[in-house]
Amino acid sequence: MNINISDEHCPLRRTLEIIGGKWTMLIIFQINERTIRYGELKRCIVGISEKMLISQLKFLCDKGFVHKKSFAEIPPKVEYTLTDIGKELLPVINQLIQFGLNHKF
Amino acid sequence: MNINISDEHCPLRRTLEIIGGKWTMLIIFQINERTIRYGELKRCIVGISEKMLISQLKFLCDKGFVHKKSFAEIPPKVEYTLTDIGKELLPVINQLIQFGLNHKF
DNA sequence: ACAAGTACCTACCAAAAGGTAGGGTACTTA
DNA sequence: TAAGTACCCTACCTTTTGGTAGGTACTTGT
Repeated sequence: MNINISDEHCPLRRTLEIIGGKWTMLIIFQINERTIRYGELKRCIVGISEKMLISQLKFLCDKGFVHKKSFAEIPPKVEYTLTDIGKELLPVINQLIQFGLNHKF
Repeated sequence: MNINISDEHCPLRRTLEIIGGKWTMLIIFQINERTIRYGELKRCIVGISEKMLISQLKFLCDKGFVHKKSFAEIPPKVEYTLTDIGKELLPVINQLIQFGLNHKF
């Protein structure tokens, strides 16, 4: 791959605009291959606020990385899964994790 | 890899704290395998301000991802290269680029 | 003489991101 | 009756991030 000038259309920038947020990759990784409810997700990601989790989940749904299934029950029940496109990010995230495991900065 | 609860010590968070910035991966990718001067780097990354480029380069040097070589010349000449650790990030970045090429969101 | 290139630095300010704290609903459990 | 669960929403405020505009020092080209 040869190195082009990085302008606003370069694929790296476009990707980072989507998944460059503080919580995005964390959320995608925690959903992973499973079906997970909102509440469990929140407990898995220590320190995230409800506002951030909700807004990021909505964002990821809009972008087609996450699928949301609401059940018309009381108390409410909502399940999240990764779409096929979302799952494509898992290998990248695993590499980042591996990098973190290999190095202490 | 089983999914642990993501707290402040999880390797993904630690990695993202380093390379999660707006410009970090762009800079690392542009340096790539080459030896590049400050000015050329700036021209390659369209839209970055001098302040950001300088501060991020310093940060990446401090963390050991980038090596800096200054020449005692007039006009000044400074060359940047990736360290071995920095180069370990290139495959991850290439995957992100590939992802960006495959999808238009 | 003066602008431009070269690699920075600093102070100040604007924008974006994220956190806090409150609200709401409808049901269950103590 | 009160508290707790579950999944949100909104307004407000703080923190972080990044941009702008100025400066340095020295040299070369016009």
